[in-house]
Amino acid sequence: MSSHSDLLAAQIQAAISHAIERGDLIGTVPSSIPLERPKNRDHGDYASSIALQLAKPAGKNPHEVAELLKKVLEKLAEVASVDIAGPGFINIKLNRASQADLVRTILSAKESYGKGTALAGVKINLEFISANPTGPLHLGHTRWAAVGDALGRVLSAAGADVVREFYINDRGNQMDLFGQSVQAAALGQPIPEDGYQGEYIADLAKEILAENPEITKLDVEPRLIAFREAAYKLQLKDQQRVLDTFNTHFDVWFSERSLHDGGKVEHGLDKLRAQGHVFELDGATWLRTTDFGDDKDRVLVKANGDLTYFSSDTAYYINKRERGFDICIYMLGADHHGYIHRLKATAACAGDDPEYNVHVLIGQLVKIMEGGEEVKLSKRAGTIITLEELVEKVGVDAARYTLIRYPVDTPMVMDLDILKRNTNENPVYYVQYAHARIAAVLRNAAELNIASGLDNFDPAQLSHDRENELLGSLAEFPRIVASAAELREPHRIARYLEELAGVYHGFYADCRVLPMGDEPATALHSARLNLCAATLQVLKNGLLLLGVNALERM
RNA sequence: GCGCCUGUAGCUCAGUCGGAUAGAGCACUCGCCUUCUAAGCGAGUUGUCGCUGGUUCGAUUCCAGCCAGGCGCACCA
Repeated sequence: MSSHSDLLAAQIQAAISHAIERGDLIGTVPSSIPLERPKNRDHGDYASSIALQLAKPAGKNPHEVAELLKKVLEKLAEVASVDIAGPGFINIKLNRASQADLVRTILSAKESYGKGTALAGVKINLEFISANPTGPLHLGHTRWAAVGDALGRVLSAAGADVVREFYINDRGNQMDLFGQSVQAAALGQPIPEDGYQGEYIADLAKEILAENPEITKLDVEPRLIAFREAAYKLQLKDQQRVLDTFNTHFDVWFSERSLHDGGKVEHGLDKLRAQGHVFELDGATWLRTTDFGDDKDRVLVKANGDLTYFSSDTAYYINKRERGFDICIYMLGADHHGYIHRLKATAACAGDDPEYNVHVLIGQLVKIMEGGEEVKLSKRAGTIITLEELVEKVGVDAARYTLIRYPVDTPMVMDLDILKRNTNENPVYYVQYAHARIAAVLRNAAELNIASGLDNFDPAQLSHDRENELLGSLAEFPRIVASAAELREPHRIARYLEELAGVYHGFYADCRVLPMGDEPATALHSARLNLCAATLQVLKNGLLLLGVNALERM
């Protein structure tokens, strides 16, 4: 069953097309009809500004155009009334019983309500976090851990075939430095000047020594490698463990080394050469990314023969495409925004369409407030906040939800004091509370043996303004999911859930669901119970998309 | 200098194809628990949508130029 908005849009399109055929209207049929749910309830359940847009090319007064469409819309069984307001807005009120039929749709679809097919058949590689395995995940990674995971869920809901991937930067100087640092800690030597500091280095050293006491007896070179590899293994395992507790899961952990060991970098270079954008200069090998909007060309192979990090990036991109991904989404920190041009240019150099095949999301910084003051984050001062510490302070649900509810391209401030509060100030509780509240009503109804289920559902019972408003919000969910997927903006789900929770609380205050005292249960009670069950389902589906728990009790 | 992001209520922030009186939470004032979770609901107050132009029936939204803040501009990783 298609939604009312789809139905109305189709009907308006058909009406316009007829009017043009009859010569009542001049112009073309618009491909999409603007149809919105007005903020002001007096403006009906749906409103369209289509008449204003059609008026000019038709050389007509917007009111005349609106009248034309009104006549057609009024005949629909689902439509209760049509009004023309202001400069030519068409305000449509739906037949309430027909609108209430949505409850049936939701309760039949269950967890699939909200899912769509907009991205069906599209293979998406979603890469996020991709931290060095040289330390614990910190605040910056945490934003991506929450948003990236939620985006993966949202894209899947839109029908995409999503693979979440973590690129492990396990190659290069940083890894060696990491190994040296851990070794120094193990041998009781000072940590190198530009090495890794922090307690975790000492912890790693201790663990490695406990596991393999013989390690110190190795020759200098193999010993360093042994320390590096052992520390790498432990640190990676630790990152995986922490992400697991954060409810963020990856399908693929992709090692940078595997690109090199498997000859994939050379393969990528060959492919780029074949496309004709590779050149030699000053003894180095370059990719002419300036052909496609980058501000300078990039070195692939240094004059000394070493491969650059950029060469790994390009090979990795080519590898992703060869694994069959249509769209590669990169989620990067604000300090990496300079990569956008070169990533897109790389795709173009490989013969791809950078506008379609590559999508880069830039996440702005997260500031932390505690005790009314900004917490200064500094590696040197040891005041870095790790993902694990954040979760210890505020819990997984509050941390995830807060990080997700803002668009990623805006800097955000996390106030830890607010996140610890269980009040309205903390939106995650507001939404979870609505869910728990409904769960309580349903439990009580079961105890009272009130007839529920769709066999006992009469949509005509739901005629209260609050019920109507709630139905309207529930109807929006599929649209919200679709736009969140299309725009890669999971925060829209969170904002929607807050609105839905608010609408439910309003309904709850004005519409008694269960019979009072000895009052007999009526068809109205059953209908409202079903409406509650439908709301519960949508809240649950939405929270699941965010990876936040839908609590039965609070 | 070049590039990316941001500028909306006292605070933290929503507001995708341009639409009707610009929203939410907090803060402040006042009401609502003798029956479903008051972690809730309702009412009131709060704005030069950074500035200046342009596009048009109509601009917080699109375009240009400025101002302010954040972050980047390696044969580093």
